[in-house]
Amino acid sequence: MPQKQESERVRRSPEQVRAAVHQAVVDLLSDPQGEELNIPAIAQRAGVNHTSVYRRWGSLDALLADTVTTRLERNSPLNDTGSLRGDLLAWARASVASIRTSEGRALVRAVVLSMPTGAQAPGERAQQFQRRMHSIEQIRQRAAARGEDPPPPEQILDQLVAPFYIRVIFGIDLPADGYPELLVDRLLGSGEGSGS
Amino acid sequence: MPQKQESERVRRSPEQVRAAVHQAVVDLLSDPQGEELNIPAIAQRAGVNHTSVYRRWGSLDALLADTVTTRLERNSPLNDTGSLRGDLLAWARASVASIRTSEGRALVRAVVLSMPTGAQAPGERAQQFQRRMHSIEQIRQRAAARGEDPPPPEQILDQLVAPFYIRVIFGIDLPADGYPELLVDRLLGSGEGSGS
DNA sequence: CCGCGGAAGCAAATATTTGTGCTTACGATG
DNA sequence: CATCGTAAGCACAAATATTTGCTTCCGCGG
Repeated sequence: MPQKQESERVRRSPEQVRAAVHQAVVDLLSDPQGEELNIPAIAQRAGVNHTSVYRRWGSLDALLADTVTTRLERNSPLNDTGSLRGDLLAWARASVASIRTSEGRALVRAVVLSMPTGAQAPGERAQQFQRRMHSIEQIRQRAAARGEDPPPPEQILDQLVAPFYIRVIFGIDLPADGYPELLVDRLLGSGEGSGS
Repeated sequence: MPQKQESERVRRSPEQVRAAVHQAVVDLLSDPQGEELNIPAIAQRAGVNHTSVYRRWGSLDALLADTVTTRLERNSPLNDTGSLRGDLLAWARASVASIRTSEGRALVRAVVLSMPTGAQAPGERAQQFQRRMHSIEQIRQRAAARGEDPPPPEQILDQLVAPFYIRVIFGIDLPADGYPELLVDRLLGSGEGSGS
């Protein structure tokens, strides 16, 4: 029998591979090195064979999208605070906390990066986007169920979501304290009575 | 001696090459094909040898940054309308008009794409960003000179600039009419008296 | 217990991108 | 008009990324 002494070739299960690769993506993206993000690098970092990555995901975009979706859907406890304002504040605070970590910033950048290339499918982009806005939509629906009158999604996008994204994209530091409160106040204060 | 009969090798001047390559970048970026954006593709599209591109720009990031800077600085007439609100409205309207064209969207995406990779240089990012915000800064200064009290740059970023960027990134259509007015109204209406 | 399908690993082939040496054209300058 | 510096083009080489064929292992149903 062939001595497998140094052939420590432990084959990991699909689940382990998936997790390891996802983690590698986030790691590489958070790393401040100017290293490029490509499949061989990811595979190496994850300790899996690059062919496995190619076969499973096919393209970097698909991998990014999958990573983002998986990670983001894992971190949305999204507890009900009892009021629209409370829920929005909780969301904004969680977002701030998230993008203060380099991993959080990496995820946001991954969202952005995974968007443009899949340009040939506008429907796909929309779908991706819907997923990102899902928590917001939930908050709106709960508010509506309570009889509150939540601002339209577009307004929440403009006044609450967009500021976070643009700061991550351009690498701008968040204002010190009270930023979530500031944004939510603006959002709820300005368009209060203005319906459609 | 090699016969150069059909060697219709017209060598274009540096300026022509520059322009052709810039145009190719924008074209490829606007094209709805899922084609990847890389230097060989750009060079081919521009009809120049790819080595010229490599030698002149060195990297895709540098090329993107150069393209963006050149194009954006060309399209900023930015005339003085006589009031802060007027200037902001003009800026917002121009932005809307710009990102209604696929070329305009391409430019914005190029801005975003050219950002992340230069991650090792936070100062470089900041500088890039400053350039993007230059017109806004001008508007603020003119307003200040008039005795008006313009909102701080951060607020303009959050309420005016960010919404445009996020819509381009996620490929969301702009609201029908009155969007510039809506954003500017929110901006000037909400934070009017609120100082720091 | 035995075979089967799925997926990971390995290795090698292929394709693509990036970089280099050299030649040649253009324009500026004397 | 001669010369020189710059930058484009070509051919080819090196480096990287992507794909493919095959083997091996794992879990599952017969």
